[in-house]
Amino acid sequence: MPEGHTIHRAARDQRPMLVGQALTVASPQGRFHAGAAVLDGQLCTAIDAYGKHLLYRFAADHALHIHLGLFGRFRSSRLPAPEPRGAVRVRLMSGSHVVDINGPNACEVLDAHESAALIARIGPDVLRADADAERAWMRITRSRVAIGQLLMDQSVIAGIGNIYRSEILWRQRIHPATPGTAIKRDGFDRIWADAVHLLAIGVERNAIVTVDAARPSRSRYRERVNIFGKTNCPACAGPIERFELAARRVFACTACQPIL
DNA sequence: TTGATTGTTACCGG
DNA sequence: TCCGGTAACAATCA
Repeated sequence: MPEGHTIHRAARDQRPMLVGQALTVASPQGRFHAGAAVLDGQLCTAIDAYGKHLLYRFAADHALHIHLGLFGRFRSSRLPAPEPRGAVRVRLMSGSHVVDINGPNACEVLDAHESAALIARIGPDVLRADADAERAWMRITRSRVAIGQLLMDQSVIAGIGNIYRSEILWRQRIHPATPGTAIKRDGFDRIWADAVHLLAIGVERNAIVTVDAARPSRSRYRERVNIFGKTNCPACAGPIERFELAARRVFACTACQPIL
């Protein structure tokens, strides 16, 4: 693919499909590990993740921006490349593998200014070494919005999704309906630290695992979370309440997670 | 065929 | 300005 990217038309609609070169490993939350890609003849110099947003950086200050959204998927296979399945928006190829990106929420080439604007509107990413937790704390402690909703706001804190928010708040014994203003500094610190801990496990295992004692690959998905989708609390055996927050279902144990 | 879903953004009204 | 509510969009599977 030395000639760089080629614009195609995806099978099901008029969105452009890019073809480049890459060596890639998918992981949860849309994060990507190291790779190499070519766009317009330019070599990819880095793949950065900011929360759930991915930036494939190229020379000439351009970046391919990918956000998988709720339905986007990476599909990796060995060469020879199979026929694209479904709505493939990007096809990345190496000498031995092909990675198709299906149905991403965002799929666009950004210039330096646009990339900077994107990063600026995303809150501190718990998995980034340069994350500024104080930014998240200031937003939370000044807001009367429920903590379960604030954790879903990617401009407040980036990286946590719908499953992780229920799991983190249960692990830290904080009810999702607790207003941000009622969260103490210690509570915030524990939320942040647990998010760092759990998301790092997610990257390592390529799965959402929030049960401390979860056995490796053998364990089934249901056994990897404490509370999400469950009816009884694994700690006290009491009933789990389920309600909507930020238009998504959230789970909590009223006994273990008192509302402050 | 229907409904649900590991997500985000835009827009409107209070 | 903040906040809640709604809709739109996306792909796949049970």
